[in-house]
Amino acid sequence: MIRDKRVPTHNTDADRLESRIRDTGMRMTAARRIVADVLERAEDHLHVEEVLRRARKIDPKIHLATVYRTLNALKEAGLVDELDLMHVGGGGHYYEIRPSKFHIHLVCLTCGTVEEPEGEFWEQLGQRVEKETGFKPEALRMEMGGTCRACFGKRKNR
Amino acid sequence: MIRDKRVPTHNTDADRLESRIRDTGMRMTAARRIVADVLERAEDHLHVEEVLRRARKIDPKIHLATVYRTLNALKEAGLVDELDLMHVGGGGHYYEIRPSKFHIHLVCLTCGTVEEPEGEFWEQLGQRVEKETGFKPEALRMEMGGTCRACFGKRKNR
DNA sequence: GTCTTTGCAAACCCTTTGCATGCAC
DNA sequence: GTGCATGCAAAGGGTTTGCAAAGAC
Repeated sequence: MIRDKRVPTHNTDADRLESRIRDTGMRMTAARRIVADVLERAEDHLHVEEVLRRARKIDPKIHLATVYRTLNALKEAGLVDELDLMHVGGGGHYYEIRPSKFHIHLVCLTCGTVEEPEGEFWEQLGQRVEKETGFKPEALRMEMGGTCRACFGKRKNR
Repeated sequence: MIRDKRVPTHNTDADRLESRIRDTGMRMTAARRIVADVLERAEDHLHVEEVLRRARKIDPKIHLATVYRTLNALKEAGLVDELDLMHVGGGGHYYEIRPSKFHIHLVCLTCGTVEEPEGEFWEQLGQRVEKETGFKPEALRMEMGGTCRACFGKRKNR
């Protein structure tokens, strides 16, 4: 598992994943509601097995293949992002609700904590890229591996 | 395959991957020399099968497992980067010599072209992150999916 | 000579797929 | 009722591993 500093998103009802799924024309099934619920409640980045584990707490007969299919559908609809977080913890992927077009993760290679910075600088990145290169970004994924403030502090004190 | 705009790196002898491998204490074997050579000559991002194909042109008995082991060793030594390029073209990974600490790819989701921007703005990114968040970046990987200038032009003309 | 690396094949893990059944619309 | 979604099991693709032989230092 990956420890995480992500703040749970306080969505308005209109924003809730379930209605956004309906908006795309996808059928709303029990399984999808459960997976959406798991993602929505998650305060961390989940790999597929973890999504399954949490989904099964609600409905034990949910199948791994369904989780994959749902996650892929949501990914294609642009509602969820698939990350690999600098391959911390193996080859699998991690999933989270896409908070915006841009997706920035600072992964501490020492303790595994994942931080998601916010602010003007980050929000301007897309526009800057477009201005400088002519490339029109639709999705940005930035993963930075390094040392978080806490681990860097500890290292200095040794 | 992924089309690519990357300019081949003109390394000085001291920079050559082979000597950098030696510097890490790894044994220099025929297989590693060949893989290093392939990576060094590459003007594009290579997936494992492509590294193998090119390596076998030089020595046909090189084995896929050796390529994986070599690539992983180089990755751990920090000499090579593993990318997934927004999962264009499937689940596999792509490899390239790490040109610097920071690694930025603009992947066109329409035509698959990969562009690597350069310039002051990008080089400052790491310092900015450190200043704003206290996180000390060691490796940055940014992958941006979107539409390249050429495809955007074509789209408008439809 | 010692310890690492290779080739080979088999195992492994993550993910996808085919099919009959079940369910949303 | 029609067509998409699910559970299940089996296959698929990418990657890793155990072992004996070969090679680097």
